[in-house]
Amino acid sequence: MKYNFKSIEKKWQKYWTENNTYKTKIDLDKKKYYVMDMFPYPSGEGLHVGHPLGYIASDIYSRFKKLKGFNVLHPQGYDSFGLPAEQYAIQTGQHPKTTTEKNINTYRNQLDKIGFSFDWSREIRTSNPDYYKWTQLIFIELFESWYDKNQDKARPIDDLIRIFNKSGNQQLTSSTTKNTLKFSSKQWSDFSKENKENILQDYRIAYLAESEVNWCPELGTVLANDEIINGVSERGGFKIEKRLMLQWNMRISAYADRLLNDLDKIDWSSSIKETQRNWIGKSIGVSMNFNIIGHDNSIEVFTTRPDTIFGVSFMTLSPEHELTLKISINENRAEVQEYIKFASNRSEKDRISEVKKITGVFTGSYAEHPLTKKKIPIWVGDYVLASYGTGAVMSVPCGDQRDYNFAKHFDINIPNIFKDKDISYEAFVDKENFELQNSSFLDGLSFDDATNSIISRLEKDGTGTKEINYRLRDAVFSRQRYWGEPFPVYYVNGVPKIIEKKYLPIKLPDVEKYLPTESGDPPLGRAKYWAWDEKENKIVSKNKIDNKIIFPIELNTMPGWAGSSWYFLRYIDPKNSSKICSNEALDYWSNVDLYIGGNEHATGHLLYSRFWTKFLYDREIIPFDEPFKKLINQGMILGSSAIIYRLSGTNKYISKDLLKNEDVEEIHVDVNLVNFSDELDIEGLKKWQPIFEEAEFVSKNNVFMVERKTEKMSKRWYNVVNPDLICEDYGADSLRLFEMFLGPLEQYKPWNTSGIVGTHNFLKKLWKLYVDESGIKVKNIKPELDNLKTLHKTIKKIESDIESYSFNTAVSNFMIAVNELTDQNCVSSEILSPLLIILSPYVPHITEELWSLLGNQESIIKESFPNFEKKYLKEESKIYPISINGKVRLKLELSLDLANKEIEKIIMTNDNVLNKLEGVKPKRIIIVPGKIINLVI
RNA sequence: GCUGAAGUGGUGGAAUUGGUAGACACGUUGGACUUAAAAUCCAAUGGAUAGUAAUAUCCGUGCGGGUUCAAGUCCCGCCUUCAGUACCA
Repeated sequence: MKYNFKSIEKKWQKYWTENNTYKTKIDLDKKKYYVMDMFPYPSGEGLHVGHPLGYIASDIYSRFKKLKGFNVLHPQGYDSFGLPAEQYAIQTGQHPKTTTEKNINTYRNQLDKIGFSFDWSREIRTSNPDYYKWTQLIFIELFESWYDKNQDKARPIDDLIRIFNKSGNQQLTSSTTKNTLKFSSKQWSDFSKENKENILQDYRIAYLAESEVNWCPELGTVLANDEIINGVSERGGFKIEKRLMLQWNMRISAYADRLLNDLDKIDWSSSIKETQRNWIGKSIGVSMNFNIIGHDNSIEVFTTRPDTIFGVSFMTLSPEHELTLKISINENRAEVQEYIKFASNRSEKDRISEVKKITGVFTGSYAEHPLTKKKIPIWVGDYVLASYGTGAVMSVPCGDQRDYNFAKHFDINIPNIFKDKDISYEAFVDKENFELQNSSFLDGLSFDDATNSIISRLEKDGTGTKEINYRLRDAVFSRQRYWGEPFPVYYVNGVPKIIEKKYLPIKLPDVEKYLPTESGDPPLGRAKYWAWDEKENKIVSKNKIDNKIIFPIELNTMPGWAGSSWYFLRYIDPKNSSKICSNEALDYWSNVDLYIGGNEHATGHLLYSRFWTKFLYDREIIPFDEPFKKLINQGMILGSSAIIYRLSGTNKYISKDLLKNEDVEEIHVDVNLVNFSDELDIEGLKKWQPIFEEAEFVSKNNVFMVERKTEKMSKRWYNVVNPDLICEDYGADSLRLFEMFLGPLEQYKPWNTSGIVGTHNFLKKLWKLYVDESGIKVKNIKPELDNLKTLHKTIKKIESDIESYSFNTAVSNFMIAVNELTDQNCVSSEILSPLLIILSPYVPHITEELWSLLGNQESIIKESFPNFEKKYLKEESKIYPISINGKVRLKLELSLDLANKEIEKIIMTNDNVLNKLEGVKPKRIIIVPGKIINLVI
């Protein structure tokens, strides 16, 4: 019997589906284990071999945990709202729902071929109304909450209104939008309804605010900070402008400290924790006021270097600062105005690419130094950001490089407050190894001493307070798009009102075209039925809007991260129609034990879902405050592009091995036209693209060699490898093994199909270990000692490999085991049936088939991962001579059974040692802690 | 610039955490089987020197130092690559 992977895999995949093998239920007798993958966005291009990498690892891990006796939840779904489907809809007029569904089917077909143990009965899709109903509900909860800094948690907005009624907001500490109006309970009760709502917006966690946003004209929408890379949009690489718009926002800044501190509670890679720490960007410093000479206003600045206060020689305001124009003197005002305009027209990209270009203008006004009372000129410069700190800085040119450059450029005085430090070329920016000078009572002090001293002085004078600043901004939550969750919000006289929870979901309306409207409204502006009837509580035609009973509904939709921020909660109880998930399910399944996915979501999805989880915890909807206990970031699989050389300006191509110093261009060709030895199929190439039909190929013996280059797998480079073809040629088990064998899960690694014959050969060898021409050859006989050794060594290794997520070394250990057992001619079922069990997480199809062929021969229980026995693990002591400084020594490595015995005894009892010593008695025995003993002869 | 990760044969990568570096696999070379090819099986495969040979010796984990009986692994100083971030006061 031959190993026929095609029929075997088909057979078992069918069997698993028909028997609902992977359906999971709550089982209180078993411990739970929750393994989750980052769910895919179903793009039109389908899967390439890089996509399933993480899924294979999580599948192996969850199958392994099942064998260890856990009740494992291993679900899968689709992140099916998003921009590409919408852009495709704009081009073709097809409803995104249709194309999304089509893409999902393609994905599902591809995934099914790989033999995953997903519980598909729990599948979710974020674009499904049954799902986004709950996304909308969470939005409502966020809208109806505020962040109480005293209790350090989110609370219902009704509590806040009660506080306002009782005592106004003067005593309140809460996370709010900047510069919230202060009022008493009396004033509160006198406010109009609209006014009250406007004030509440400053407190709500989901709030509407006119804020400066990243506008992308090409995409016609705003983007969050994490959707922008190097000043251009992540998707498409388009230009970004700053614009003031009325937008929904998420007050994630309220959670900054908890998001930072709780990183210590979770088992994530240090790099991703560090990325989140940087993104949150906590800095501790001092906020202080500088009075403006001849004005009532003062300028508030934030600094992390209060110790350098005596080095201040000017101040700088951001162009957007509210005082910039106000304090400019008449002679300078026109110039300042022009500068503000210039700065606002500079796009994000320009600002980043021209970092070194120094621009600024003098306001003509002066501030008073709070300690020396000296006059300090106030400048405007766009190196100061409006969005960080207070939008104004005290400039210390001797201690900050940007201040230094600015001062040099505009010829401003640079006083030196660092003793014996040369500042004639650059600022001295270190926080250590200095002593202050020219700093009055701080003279002679170090950074720490000076900082403490100045802070207590400023706090005593009332001119400054200790403050913490975060880089983390509130997240913009509106998108001017069609294919996303609609907001359950309508507008009464411009004031947002929530549609009650019981009328959810608010379904996405149909539109004729998916473009923004002519007047610039988002695509939902085209929906005919998009008005809310407050009396009937239903959606009605827009024509009926009277602003008395029938009102317009929000036209924006939610961003992509809305649906993905909480999806792990839905898997545990996906069909629940009355709640996000039942308490029973929450108590049993709890949060995710192992989460596997790419690291590109470090500052997006992974931060937002932590934020929402903490919020839901605060509001007592869920009993835990972190979503993912353990996170593994799988590295990308890179493509191995094939490149041929064309003589510049001709249609003549030279084989790689014949290339000398000719002037050539590199042309990417389809990797499927190249065999394992890097030889190009020229006939295939001619058929592939018409340009090659008439081309001339220079090669030796008709063997045309290509160059290989490792780069991201992409259609553009023709280096995409489809897993379907691999399954077709070698089978899913070979693919699963090979993807793991490529290298450590977290590492970036190139794909090279030629290597797959290795894992495929291994499976053939495995097959031959059990089956020969006449059928199954496993016998119910006692195993040899060698067989037992191999088996138990392997069990131990595999277990520790999988537990430590070293999926690649486990594959090697399987290969070693099968090679050894083949050499030993092992046929004992006592060895070969446990071997199948430990292999089954990796290669479920072939092991299932062999199990069924073994019939009743198995001598152990099928369902559990076998325990290894220590007695078979003993290895012989090793001894080897070495030479150190001319002296000969013997190195002795102790075996397990000898480790705790007397030295003399070892030499006496161990044949191996005696043979090596050949009768020579050691002069001295040196015992070094550890396993090695040095014998000096 | 800052932060994080990493540099090992022709290639992907192992190395029980300080103990015979290169496991396992690909590729390459040679051999067997075959009319031939494919498939399969066997052997060799880091480099250098010596030897007909078994073998022996030396050099080898990015570079330069150090600790240690012993360093791919620990310490100090560099170089390079990848990733994240970027006027954050």
